Amino acid sequence: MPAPPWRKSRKPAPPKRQLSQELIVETGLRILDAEGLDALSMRRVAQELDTGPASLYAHVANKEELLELVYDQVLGEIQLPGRDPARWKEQLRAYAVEVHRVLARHTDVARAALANIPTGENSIRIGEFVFGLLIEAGMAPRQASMAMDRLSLYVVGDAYEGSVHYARMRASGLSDQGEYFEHFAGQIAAYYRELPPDRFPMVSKFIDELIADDGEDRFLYGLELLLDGIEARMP
Amino acid sequence: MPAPPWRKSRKPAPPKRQLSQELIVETGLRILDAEGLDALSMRRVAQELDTGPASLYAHVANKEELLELVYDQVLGEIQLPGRDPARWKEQLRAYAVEVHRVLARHTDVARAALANIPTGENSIRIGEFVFGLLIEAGMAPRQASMAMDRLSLYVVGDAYEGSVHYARMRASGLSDQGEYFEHFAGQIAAYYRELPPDRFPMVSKFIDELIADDGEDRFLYGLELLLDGIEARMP
DNA sequence: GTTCGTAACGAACAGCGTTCGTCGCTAGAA
DNA sequence: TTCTAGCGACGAACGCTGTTCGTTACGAAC
Repeated sequence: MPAPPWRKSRKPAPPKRQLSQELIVETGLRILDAEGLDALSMRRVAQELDTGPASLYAHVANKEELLELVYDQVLGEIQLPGRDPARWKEQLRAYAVEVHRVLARHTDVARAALANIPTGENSIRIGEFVFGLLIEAGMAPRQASMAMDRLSLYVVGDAYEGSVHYARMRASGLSDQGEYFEHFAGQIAAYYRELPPDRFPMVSKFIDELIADDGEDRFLYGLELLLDGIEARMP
Repeated sequence: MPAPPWRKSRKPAPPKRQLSQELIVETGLRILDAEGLDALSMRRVAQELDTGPASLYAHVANKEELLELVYDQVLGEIQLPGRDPARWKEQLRAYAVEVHRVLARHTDVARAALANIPTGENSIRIGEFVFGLLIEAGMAPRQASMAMDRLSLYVVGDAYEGSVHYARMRASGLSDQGEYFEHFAGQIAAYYRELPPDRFPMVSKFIDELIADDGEDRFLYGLELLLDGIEARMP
């Protein structure tokens, strides 16, 4: 039975939590995790909260700010040990792996991360750790600043690449990571095999080696390159 | 004066070139250069070509493919010398700087690049150069593959970051790079100065050093880290 | 009991990528 | 020369997007 239109329908005790920035960020992160960045729209968040998109703008300036907040929320999961400058290399490696792992766990938050200049609370907390560690290990401030910056660019960049692959996997209908890798590597290999060997002898010759590695090995290899480079600059 | 509607307006010698993939890619790149990635839409390209958006889809599968093509077009500008394995480090450095320069010149093509798995002709050409150089310098194929991959991730990642800043500069109305840097660095510095020094002593203490460097120095510093790391792995 | 500030929100705007169905031209067959 | 098949071009539309405007409804303060 429809209510008579002249009778204002009194709301039937809305059980929804009151809107707040925290709730919005929480919801955004949940959507990101479950369906990826492409599914994270203002309308989608609003819908999840049983309201219209306009309501969000009282708590969040725009989508960009929402993404920053979601990103900082994720960074909050990163656990940092006490600094031990004597073991700076170990600690930096463990830190990078931890960040990489946290970013990978949250589908493609990295895609939102690389576009932001981090100013959230957790960014600073992490910066203090890495920068402090390098300083205490004896590095000059400007070098420490650059080393930190390069390291984080590398970690986030690699995670970004990973999330692009993840999005493709999603789009191609597959849901298993190994299956996707096989499918993808197979396509690339087939493409490489079609190349004229006289123009591209090296690529043609080492197809298997060019395809071989999965993401984790590559990430660790590059990380070691950077850490060794930093070590060479330590006093 | 509007023409009478019953009189079919014969087209007044349309001076437009016939549609083709090449023309579309060309136009896309022009828009990208002039107004950035955000302005590069299918509709915008079509408009530039005096047609509707649907017409493009006969020559280009979708926007993603268009971006790949535009990216490969840009890579075509990269000049590569003959390989000289004895000078691999020099050549790799020069190569990285060249790629960085070309990407930077085309506003924010890097933003489109990092999202793509490169399979265009020019990608392969460049891959053959870098990979071949490392092999000929004595590296094992799998290591060479990873080193190449990490190097290109770094270069593109840094260019990506740069283009994000460029987009912000654009959005903030400024048009001079130095002016933007000053404005931006000032804001960050002010924000850092507000931080509680007891929680973030290192960041608070070295604000100037954390802000100081512009993009080019940082890029070269990280590049040298990677190259040194690679050198340490050369036989 | 009235007023006021403000969170909430419905509706709309301008733009997006993409698809469908149709139109008009051209090249080959009859 | 006429007919037809194929195909590039494209107008219109669909279902999205982020964001803004103007109004509503409600709780607190006076």
